[in-house]
Amino acid sequence: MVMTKPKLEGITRYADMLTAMGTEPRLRIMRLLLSAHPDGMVVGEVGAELGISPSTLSHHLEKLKHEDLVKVRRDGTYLWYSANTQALQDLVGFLYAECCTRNNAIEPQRIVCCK
Amino acid sequence: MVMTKPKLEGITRYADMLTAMGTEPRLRIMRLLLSAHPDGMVVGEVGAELGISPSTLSHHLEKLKHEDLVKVRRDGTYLWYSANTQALQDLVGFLYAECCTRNNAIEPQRIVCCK
DNA sequence: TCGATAGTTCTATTATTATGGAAATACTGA
DNA sequence: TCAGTATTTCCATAATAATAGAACTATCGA
Repeated sequence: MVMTKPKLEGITRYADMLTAMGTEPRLRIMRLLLSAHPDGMVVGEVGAELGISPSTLSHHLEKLKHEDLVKVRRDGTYLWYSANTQALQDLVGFLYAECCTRNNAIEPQRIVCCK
Repeated sequence: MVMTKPKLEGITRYADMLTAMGTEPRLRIMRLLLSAHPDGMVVGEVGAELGISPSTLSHHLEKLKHEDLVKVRRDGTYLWYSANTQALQDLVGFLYAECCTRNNAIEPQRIVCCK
């Protein structure tokens, strides 16, 4: 019997995702990975671009991976990290729903179009 | 000369907003306030609803207020807290832009409609 | 097999955060 | 002015997170 990943459901999961992105280095990492989507980027390049030490960067990536916000694949000695768009979609969708759909606190078009 | 609030700009501000909401109690608080929007709720009612002690709740509200995610108004001995939709709009708009507009990593309609 | 490069994990330190009891403050109504 | 209710602030403690040097692991090419 295959044990499925005990993916936390509901509000706790979203809270964890928010914290994972709620740090300047990690938010920058996500932005960078999104800008390189869908290929993603090699760890060293991320570190060079953002000026983060290898060890620290690895911890940040680990945290993002733990919340399923990024995916990794290996290519030789390189690890390519990329944004997990499904998770981001869940998160943004959750926030959108809370603000716009469930409670009508914000009008959709204030987010979607006309910057 | 009036000193305007030194509102942090750019990515740091969004990172701070994300952390502010990135805790289960605070995310619940925001949800509750959104569900009571635009009136908001009195502190005691929030605490009763979520089972948070007055002191702890006050700290959480302070943090949300510090990131401008909530507004307060006094009515007699009561303080009414409400969601600051402008700030939420900024935040969700930022995420939406990063994911959907700037990088086309997610298709808008996956967030906006057809759940 | 060895050496080089990429990245992680180990270990430690420092800083930040969450929590809540107790004391203080704010306001109202008598 | 006082008593009572609402909420915050003070204070302390425990828990978690960020950072990074050094040691380790993984992979490749010679």
